[in-house]
Amino acid sequence: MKYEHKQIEKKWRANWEKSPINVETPDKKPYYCLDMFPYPSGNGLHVGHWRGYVLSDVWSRYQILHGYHVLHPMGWDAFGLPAENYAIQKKVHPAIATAENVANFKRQLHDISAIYDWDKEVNTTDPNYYKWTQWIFLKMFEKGLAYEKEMPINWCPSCKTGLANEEVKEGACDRCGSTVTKKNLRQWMLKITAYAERLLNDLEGLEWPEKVKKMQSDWIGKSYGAEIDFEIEGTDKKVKVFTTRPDTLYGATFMVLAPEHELVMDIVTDQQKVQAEKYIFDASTRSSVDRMADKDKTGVFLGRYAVNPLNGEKLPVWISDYVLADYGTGAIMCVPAHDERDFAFAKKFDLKITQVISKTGELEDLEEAFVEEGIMINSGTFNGMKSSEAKAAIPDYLEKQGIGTKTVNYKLRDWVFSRQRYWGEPIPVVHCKDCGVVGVKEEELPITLPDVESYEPTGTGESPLAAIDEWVNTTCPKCGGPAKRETNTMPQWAGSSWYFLRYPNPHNDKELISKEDMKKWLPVDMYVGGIEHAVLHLLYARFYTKFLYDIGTVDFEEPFTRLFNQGMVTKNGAKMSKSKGNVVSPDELVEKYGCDSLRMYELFIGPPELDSEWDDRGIEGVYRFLNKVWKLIDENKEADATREMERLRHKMIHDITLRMESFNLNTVVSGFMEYTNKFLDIQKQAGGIDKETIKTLIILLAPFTPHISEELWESVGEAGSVFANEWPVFDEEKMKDDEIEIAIQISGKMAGKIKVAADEDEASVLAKAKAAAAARLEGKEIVKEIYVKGRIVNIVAK
RNA sequence: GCCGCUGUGGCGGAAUGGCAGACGCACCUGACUCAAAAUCAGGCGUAGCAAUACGUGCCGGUUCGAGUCCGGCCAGCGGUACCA
Repeated sequence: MKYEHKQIEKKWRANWEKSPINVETPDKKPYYCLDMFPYPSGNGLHVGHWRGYVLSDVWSRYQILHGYHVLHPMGWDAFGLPAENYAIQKKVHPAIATAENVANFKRQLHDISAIYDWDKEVNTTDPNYYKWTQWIFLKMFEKGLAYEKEMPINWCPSCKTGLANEEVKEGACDRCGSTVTKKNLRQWMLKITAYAERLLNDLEGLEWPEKVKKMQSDWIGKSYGAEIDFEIEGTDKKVKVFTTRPDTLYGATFMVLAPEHELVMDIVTDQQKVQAEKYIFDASTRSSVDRMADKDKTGVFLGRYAVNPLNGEKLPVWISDYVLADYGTGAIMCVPAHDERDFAFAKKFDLKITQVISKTGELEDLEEAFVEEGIMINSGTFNGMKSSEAKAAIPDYLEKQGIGTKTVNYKLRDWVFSRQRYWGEPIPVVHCKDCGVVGVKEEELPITLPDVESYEPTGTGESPLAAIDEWVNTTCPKCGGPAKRETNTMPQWAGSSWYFLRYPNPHNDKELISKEDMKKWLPVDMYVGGIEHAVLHLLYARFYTKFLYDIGTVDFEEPFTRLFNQGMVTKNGAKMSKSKGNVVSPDELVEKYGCDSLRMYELFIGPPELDSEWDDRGIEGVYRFLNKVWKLIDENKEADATREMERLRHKMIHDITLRMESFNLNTVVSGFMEYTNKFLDIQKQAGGIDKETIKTLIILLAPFTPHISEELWESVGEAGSVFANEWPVFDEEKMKDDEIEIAIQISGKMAGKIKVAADEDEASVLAKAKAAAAARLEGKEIVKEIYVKGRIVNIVAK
């Protein structure tokens, strides 16, 4: 009989439908294996999407064979710009386009034959889902973690909306690539900075790729230093600066404030006022890209002097856009001798440079800033001290004198959370003339998204919702008076920051998640997805989880115990995309070779964590392999298990299991090929393979190629599903061979091989090796003999 | 600039410090066929008829032995970027 993949796959899909293989029984432990849910785009799935989905499904099925009941759900991150932009173009409600895309995605996902439980599907645009997205916001609002602020934010002129810092990559909008500008807007913010320390510390215990942990920790950006107050001469103002180099305080020769610093206009002298105002205006209109790209220093002197609290020296006060308003205190003390940027500024404006740290302990000629550690000079009582010690000693002194404090600083900023777009969750608050901003009552949730005539973003900082008077005008939940609804919507990240909590009970209308389901399933055991969310979704989800822990909704602080980032599938060296025209669709491949072949090839293509280049011809090899397996079993005449077969069987289980556990899935597949080739040889010579080995091979293959495995399981006369089995176990003793091959080296160079008994003693092995290599040892003196048991002999000879 | 990852045949890639190139693709030869496809048998790093020599980005080191460990470079990719 031939391997008919179409028939087989159809048959087993129908069978699984009737009798599912992943069912709950009292003896099974729960395992939660999660995929990053997709945005249902109109383009459909390509073979790159398959990779992650196949990987998580193979892992899920592997857990089933280990006796777990697995939660392996799928859903839709369906709010977002593509559907909205499509709506603007075609005048179709985004909900309609989204529903069509979801249907198409589901059809394509069906082809993977993953064990998704569609009863647990979630969709972030479903009011019964976003009710809880809004509920979380209300709770954050109650706790003061969601707040309104007017400030200059990242603004994408093309998407016409504000962006979070995490959404700006190299000065451009992460979504559309347009250059991001600054815009002063009233914004909803989430106080993620309140969790900076916990977000940083808890990374340690996670089984995540080190790379992702590093990226998050860099993004949070903790640094230690001091805040120091400087009095401004001729005014009653003090300016606080943050520095990580308090050891250089004696070398401060000027001070720079960010143009946006709140005290600039209080400090500036009348004489310098016009110039300063012009500079501030210019800085406000420069895009962040310009500000970044242009390293040339600019600035304006404010006409005043600050007083160095340690030595009373007068420091001219400047403004310059190289100082960032939203990091530290927005003002710095400048030590040109020991900071490259300050050095450049001092050179440009001819400011004093005082060296206070020296390599030798003597004053040196500085041609550039000296940023290393050294000996303190020009620093009063601290002279002669190591700068590394002064780093602690000077802040101690400042604290004692009451002019400074030791502090830590983070690069992480609060999360700009409002979007001026239509297709997102309405922010559930109202603005009341008398009561101010008031959260809606919990029982009013969800605040559903109304229909609008135009989805077009206004670009004014208001969302299209602002145009719907009958929706905007409401009553205040507190005083009952007239009030207006908030018209900004939430970012796409809102729905994805907690969706993993909803899967266990998507239809629960009483609470976000029941205590019982939460304790049973969460946190997620294995999370599979792309690296692109390293500091976006994954950071936000951790923040949400910590908040929900604080208010008692969940009893764990980290949502994802283990994370795996699968590599991209590339074609012609580039990520697959419609615009590049290099998209490979799985549809024809499934048709021609079957789901099992495509699943297996997705894993065979390369190490799962690395990017891999797609080759259409490669799948042929896997298809041939499955045909070989089919033939091996279909034409087998059952034989008794020989000692050699038993040895091979245990070694196969050993190899496959170890590679599985270390996630070397590409070598698992090559292992299958290797052993199958061996079995075919033995079959040819001996006439048949024993049944135990056949059954073992079928079970090991099952997570990868479930359809053919079920069919073969049935064909060898076994009842029930192959997934009702336990993953086979190996016995180290039975893997051992009587005779082993030893490689011989002479002075580290290969010089043949010999066969010896497995338990042969060293002297005997060495004697045999020398005999075998006698010709090449002739006339040489043996200096040293090394025997590594069971592996190699090295004879060092001169 | 700083941080991280990756460099192995024509290609994708294997190798607990111990036989470099497993497994697969492509290619070559042969069998089967009227022929082709499929399948089967064999070959396939470079040079050489061969014995053999040389080969894991480059230079050096440790070691009986290095793709693997250490030091110094180079290239590609990713993150970050005036963060004081």
